[in-house]
Amino acid sequence: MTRHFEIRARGAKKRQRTRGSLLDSAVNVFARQGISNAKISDITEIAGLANGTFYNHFKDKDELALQTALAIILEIASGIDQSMGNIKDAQTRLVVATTQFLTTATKAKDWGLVLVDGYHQLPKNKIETAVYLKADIQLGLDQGVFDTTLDNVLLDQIAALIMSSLSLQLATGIDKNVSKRTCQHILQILGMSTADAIKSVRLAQPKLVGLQL
Amino acid sequence: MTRHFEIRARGAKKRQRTRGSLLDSAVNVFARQGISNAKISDITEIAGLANGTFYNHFKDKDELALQTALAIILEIASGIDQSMGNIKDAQTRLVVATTQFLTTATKAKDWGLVLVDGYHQLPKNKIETAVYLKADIQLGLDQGVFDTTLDNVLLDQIAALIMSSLSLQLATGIDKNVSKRTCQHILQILGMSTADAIKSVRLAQPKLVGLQL
Amino acid sequence: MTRHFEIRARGAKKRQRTRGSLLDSAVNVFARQGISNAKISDITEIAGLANGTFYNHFKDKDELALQTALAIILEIASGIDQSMGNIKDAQTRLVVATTQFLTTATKAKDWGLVLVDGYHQLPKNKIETAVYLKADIQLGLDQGVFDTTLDNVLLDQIAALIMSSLSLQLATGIDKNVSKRTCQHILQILGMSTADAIKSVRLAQPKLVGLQL
Amino acid sequence: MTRHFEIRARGAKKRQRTRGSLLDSAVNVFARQGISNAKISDITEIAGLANGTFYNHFKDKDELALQTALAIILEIASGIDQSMGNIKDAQTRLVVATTQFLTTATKAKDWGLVLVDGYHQLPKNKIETAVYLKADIQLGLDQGVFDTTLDNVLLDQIAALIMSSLSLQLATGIDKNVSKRTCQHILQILGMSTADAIKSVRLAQPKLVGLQL
DNA sequence: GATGAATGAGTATTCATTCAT
DNA sequence: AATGAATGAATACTCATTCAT
Repeated sequence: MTRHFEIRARGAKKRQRTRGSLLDSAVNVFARQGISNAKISDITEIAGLANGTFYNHFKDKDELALQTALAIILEIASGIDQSMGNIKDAQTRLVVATTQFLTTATKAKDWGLVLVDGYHQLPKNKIETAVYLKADIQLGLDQGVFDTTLDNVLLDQIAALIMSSLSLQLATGIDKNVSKRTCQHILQILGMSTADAIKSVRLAQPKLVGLQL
Repeated sequence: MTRHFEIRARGAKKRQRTRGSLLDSAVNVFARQGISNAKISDITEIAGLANGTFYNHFKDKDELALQTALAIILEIASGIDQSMGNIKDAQTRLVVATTQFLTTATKAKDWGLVLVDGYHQLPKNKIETAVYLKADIQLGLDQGVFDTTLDNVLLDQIAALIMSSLSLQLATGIDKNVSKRTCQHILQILGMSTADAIKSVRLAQPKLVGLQL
Repeated sequence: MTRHFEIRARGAKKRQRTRGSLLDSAVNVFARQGISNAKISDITEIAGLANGTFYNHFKDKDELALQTALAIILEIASGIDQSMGNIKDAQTRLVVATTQFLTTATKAKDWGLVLVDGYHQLPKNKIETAVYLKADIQLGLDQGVFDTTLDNVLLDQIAALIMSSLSLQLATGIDKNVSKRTCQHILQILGMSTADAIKSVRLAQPKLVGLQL
Repeated sequence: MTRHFEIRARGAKKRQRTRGSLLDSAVNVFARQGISNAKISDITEIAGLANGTFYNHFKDKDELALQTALAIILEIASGIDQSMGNIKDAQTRLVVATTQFLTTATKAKDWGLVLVDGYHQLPKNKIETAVYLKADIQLGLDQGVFDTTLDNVLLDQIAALIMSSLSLQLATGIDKNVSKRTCQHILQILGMSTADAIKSVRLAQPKLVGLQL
């Protein structure tokens, strides 16, 4: 089991370390059994904690699921941020961000499974992923490479494409071409021609070399 | 409460009528409480049947949810079939079918809610909706209006757009423009330019007049 | 599955044949699942009859269990009767009867399992097996070969030895020596010396040749 | 209701005390209603505990029945052990042990009822009663007072005699003569003559004075 | 007599949550 | 803060039994 969040809390107070331990266990159990089938006692047992300890940190399973998903998204988003510091054109930013999101969430399979499972229960406005999406789409509109209306309909549709791609790759295994197709579709929805979308995806690949972990 | 499936079974044997009655109740309860919160006893009570009768017809709630979703899809698909008898060009067929699906599933709100809720548990190959999708996309490729690769990735992505649109409209109310945007996005993913996609959506509207129920 | 009781009823009225069929199914199901785990529907299903048909013949499962055990005992007892027509000395009669009971109930394994399972619920006085026991013990007392008090304590103890032997052989397989030991113990309890008991068991063997089915 | 096992756990941790309380309740309910008719909720109610508490201690009713029977046997066996410290000859040991078993299990009527009811489900090798049986029979063989083969057949047959006697006395009331007959039968099966068996039983009576509780 | 759909009382079992230690 | 025994509401599911056909 990955001890990601527990390790993150090394050096912090005990409360934070216990919390991190619960998050790690939650990721593990949610991924294996699904959020709705997960029992609090499964999670505390794997965390090596007593049953009641859970309630010192979370109100109930719903809050835990939310916090878990947010913690995962935060981690992935911070990775994306680092990759994009110097990328200027919107289409490349979108391809890089989307690819990195899909790659990370597929490789850290448990994270991906939790995200897919929790997606529909997550408050839409909390999906931090959308933050970069929205900004970069606006950037593309400003740069004149996109041709669309930036609203919730659009953001929803793009999110649906990404989550569908993630779900597929979690089921059938990582497939770089699936990620490329997904990026291409997003660019097409944003108004780029098929040829331009394909070209943009291809040109962005060198920026992703570092991902080939 | 709509007695759709019970009425369908008029004239059939008692067993079929009872089954129809359970499906109608299930739609109603699933839509109001969500599939996972629905209790068997709620469903039988609304159906005016004894608790145990449920188990003469379905193994458990999962099987009921599956059968309910399939029954809904079958109904919607048969309606779509009828609308498209004489439409020849692929892009129009896609727009009409998608619009009709969205319109029906949004107007019969309970049906839509059940589909959105149950979508992820449905065996993908059983999604009859995909049947017309696949055939019509191939038609468009043959007619030279689409430019893409017809595979599961593509079908998944289109289905994701449709379900996302349905989900949004169920939450915020029917919105003809949302449906139009959805159709446009599908055509764009299939390789049409933004301009052509918009034009195709506009040209297909007259075929949908009958839907304005 | 053995169709013993159904075949017995060949030529009789339909009611009797259906009843026989239910008895055969009951033997089969009781033997496999135990009486307390057997469901009425299991029995009717195996009999090829509808659920409700059961209640045209038996009040409930208890009555069925009783009737099934009695039918088995009747069959076995009638076989024993035939074997003993011309045997005069009490100790030989007891050995022959006991051996034949054990052999038949072990070979017809389902019968044995039902008897062992139902033994404790059976009304003691209905155990027809005891009929020959009692008479033959009295005979032995009259002949001066037994030395005991003929009462319910004695009959119970002998029945316990027989059922224990049956239970053991059903679990570990038929074992002629186990049956011989059982007969020997019965004769010892009845007051015979070890040597006489062993000799009596040995001398009775020729009478049992016909059993070596 | 006897609080035997709860009292035994005085001073132990709460978990053990609760467990003892459940065992006491189980004895009470099993004795009154029979194991198969006993409801978990009856047992917890009498124990003054919540329904769910049962499942913190036992997997299901079967496990409870087993543990209850084993606990009873352990108690009785420890009483027998104490009575026999200084008895040397095998036949007396057997008579004392058997009599004490029957007396205790008949006087503590609930214990006897549970043993008779649960006897057939008990794992044979766990029947601690057999431990003293086996050792003492071997002792008698060494002392030259018994004449038999010491194997599972023999142990089963003796156990059957004892349980049959217990069952009878539970139904008709304690009867010292029934216990004596039982002991006599056991000694006869072990190869003693009727006269010697009767004498051994008589001679052992003074050792049992302490039992007249 | 046989059928088999419907009934509904009866219970086991789960598991989130509390709280005394 | 952590513990873990106790709680008890919530419900799924079984299956003997009835009865209209």
